[in-house]
Amino acid sequence: MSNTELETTYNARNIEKEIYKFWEDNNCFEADSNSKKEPYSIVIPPPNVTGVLHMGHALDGTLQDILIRYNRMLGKEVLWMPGCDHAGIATQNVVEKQLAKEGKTRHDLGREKFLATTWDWANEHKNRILEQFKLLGASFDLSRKRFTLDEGCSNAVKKVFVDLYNKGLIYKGTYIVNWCPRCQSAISDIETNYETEDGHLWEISYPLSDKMGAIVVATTRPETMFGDVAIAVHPDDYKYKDLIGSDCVLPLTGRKIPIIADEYVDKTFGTGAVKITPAHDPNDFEVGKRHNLPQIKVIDEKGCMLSNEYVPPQIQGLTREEARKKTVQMLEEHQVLVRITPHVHNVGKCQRCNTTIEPLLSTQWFVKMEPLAKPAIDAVKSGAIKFIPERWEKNYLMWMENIRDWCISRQLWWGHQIPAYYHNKTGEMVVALKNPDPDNYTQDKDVLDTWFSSGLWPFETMGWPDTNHPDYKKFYPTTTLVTGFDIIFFWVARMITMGLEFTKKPPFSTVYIHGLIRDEHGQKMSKSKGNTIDPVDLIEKYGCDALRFTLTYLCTYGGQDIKISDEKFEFGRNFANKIWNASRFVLMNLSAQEYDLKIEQDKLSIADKWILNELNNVSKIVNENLKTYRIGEVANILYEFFWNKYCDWYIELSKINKNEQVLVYVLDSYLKLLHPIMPHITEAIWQKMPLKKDVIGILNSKYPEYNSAFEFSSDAKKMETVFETIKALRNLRAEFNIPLASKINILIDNNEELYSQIIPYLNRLAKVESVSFDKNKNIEKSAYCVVGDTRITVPLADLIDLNQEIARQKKKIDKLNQELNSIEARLKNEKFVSNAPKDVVDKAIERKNELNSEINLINETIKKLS
RNA sequence: GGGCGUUUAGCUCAGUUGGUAGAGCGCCUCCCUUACAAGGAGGAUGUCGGGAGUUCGAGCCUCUCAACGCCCACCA
Repeated sequence: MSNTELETTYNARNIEKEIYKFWEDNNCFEADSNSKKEPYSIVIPPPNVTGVLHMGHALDGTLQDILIRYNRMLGKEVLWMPGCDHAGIATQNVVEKQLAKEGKTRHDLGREKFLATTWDWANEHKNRILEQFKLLGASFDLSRKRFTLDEGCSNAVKKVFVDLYNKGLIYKGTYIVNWCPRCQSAISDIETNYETEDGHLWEISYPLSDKMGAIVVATTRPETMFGDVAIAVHPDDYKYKDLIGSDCVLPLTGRKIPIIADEYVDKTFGTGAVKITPAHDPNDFEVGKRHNLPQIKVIDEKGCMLSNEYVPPQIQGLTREEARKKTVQMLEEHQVLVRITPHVHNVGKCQRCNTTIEPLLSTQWFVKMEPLAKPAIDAVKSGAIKFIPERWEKNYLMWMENIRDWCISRQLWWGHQIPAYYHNKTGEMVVALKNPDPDNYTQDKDVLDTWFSSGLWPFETMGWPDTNHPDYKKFYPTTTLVTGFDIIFFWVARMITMGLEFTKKPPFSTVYIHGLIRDEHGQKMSKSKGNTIDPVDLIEKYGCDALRFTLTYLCTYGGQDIKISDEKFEFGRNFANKIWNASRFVLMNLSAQEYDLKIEQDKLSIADKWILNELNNVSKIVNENLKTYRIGEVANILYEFFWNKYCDWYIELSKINKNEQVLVYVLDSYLKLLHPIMPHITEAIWQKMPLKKDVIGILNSKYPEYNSAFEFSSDAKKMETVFETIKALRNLRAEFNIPLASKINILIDNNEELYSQIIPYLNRLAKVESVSFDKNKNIEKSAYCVVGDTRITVPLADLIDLNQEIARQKKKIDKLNQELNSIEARLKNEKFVSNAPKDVVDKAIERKNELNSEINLINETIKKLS
């Protein structure tokens, strides 16, 4: 096989593996921070170190790679920074599950040994997911690969923590936090998902201590009553006005608590009286602070009832669920349970393990968000950072403007240990980069929220805090951030706040938000539902380029979620196959050893001009759309051009009359245009093309742009007429069941200059035997094609049923008349003529004239037939 | 409670400043024409969710209603 020949069958996987290796072997993805070229950089949303590639990565990775490859071809110095996230809770959960299989917990191993085990696990897996990204054709710079827990990131994290602490933006305090009893850790507000659950509203009667009677409170969590420190009513609630200031008695334990007034209470809900449990409810915590009430803990970190003086002995040690049952039972026995009504309410769940969250009074570390949020709000409002699509800005701003402090400490082992040190004897706390005195100070046991380190990702990966680092200087701030809307708050918002605070620059200028991948029914894909599609399987089955193309094609500008099923990828596979075969044909039909991609204008036929004109338009629109992130549109346009223009027409025409220069030129340009989306197949074919090449791969070639020398719109329009004619003749054959084997002779009554040029095309593509331009020739028993101002007579002798032909022509006239009527109505409307833009009116007049002459021509034709 | 999205051909979805609707799949007819049957030629299919308004003109803009979905907040 010669070096310009393509294999007969397109074997995607073999080619893709070979091509990716070619790029890797030639270090094609390595960024040069000393380059003089304009920089373009993207940091990957770091996948979970223990994760495996899923469809979300496939989409996200494909889009990033498209932008990277496009900008590389625009001549920029590009860096796509790869790396993984240590994913605190998720990773620790995985390792703990492994241990559980051996009947062990992390406590059996101890912190040091557990961390060693987890590191082993992480090291073993951290290459896996990035290796899988390679299957996507990712052109990231693996020589710069980072990990959120590596030394550089750890130093960045420490510095950020210490600085924020010194600025008073990180503080330690005791507040109600979302506590996951399974993870045994605090989690942040956004890691808490709310699910509606059918519960009950229990109304409990609390006897007054000084007077007769009782006050009835409504609660969804009776088991927390042992931590009650007051009953609150609304100050204006006439029902309870007299009771404010007096005391009542907690049933079952007999503890005396006050009745207080607070605006927080909703008079219309429940009984209008609320039990206040500051240690186990965020709202009650606030009420408690306002009224200087004590905080009584009755539930522990495992979600079990404490054994203390406040909890009745029968309830001590029970789980939350058991305690609720038992409490209700005891209340019933004491006849203080007034009423039980079904009640639907929202229950907080841990994002990681779906365990019901326990709001718990706990000492944790927090980031004071408001001062940090302000510049982050301004950056988006001022346009320094733009979201695409724009609507996400509103979403982002709404969240930022109502931001609450961020609980960053986690009671885990896997992660960045908080750089706070406590004196072993005095308990004095020092927050510093290093332990001031390891003999006498012990480091805080807690680690930081995973998102704390990923929030620094755009600059911690660029050498920060060394602001003289070449990468930092060349590639920070990054250009575009590509991600799904589900992590705007978790990640994007944090990167913006941290980036602005520590580098004084927005970490990126554009945030491109795409939709989420869903299954064919629109359901989120998840392992537990069993509806996942593995991109690795798809790649094996259809090829990486097919996967990329299909995903891109389905990815709309509005960022709609993308519903997929296995079969949908046949679309991309078929397209890849088409590209392969068409290219194979072109390469087979080239005679020269080498082409220099110069076009000799005087040798161009109208067909050549037409395809160059089309290519030119496509180049223009594709560039525009790539620059404005209309990436799905790019896939649409490129598909349409190649299949419906280049293959269906130009290649067919070239079988009759070929211009090798143009054939090669268009294929070369097209492969370049498509390369960012389908990198392997375009590279593979391009490597086989006999071209004078000044770069080693298509990935380094120059992206095609609009070229005014190829503006041939009037010739292109003539060519469209030719296509119309061929289609009309084919249609006629189909309607009269004339087999291709029987040749037809035709008579053309107009536009001799144009049609005489294209007789060979009519010959081959419409199986026309001969063409005559003799207007006087009159032939009986003919069918007719009217194309614009030209009538084509097709003598059919006995093959034709005249009535059928009349009906056929009438049908056409009806259609044209319909359009004509609507245009005439418009033109008769004075308001249209005076108000509509001139070009719209002119276009309508032009179209009216066209329609009139075509209709006249058909009418004449019908007369001939009758 | 607040915000956002979706509703277009049987199915999945495009439709970029308002000018009179498209693709893929599926369906029907014909064709193994030597790049491709993962293909080629031809064909059928839509009061663009309902209603109202703005406009000469609305799938697109405004209002309203309905259904479905998502996000945020959360009343014990």
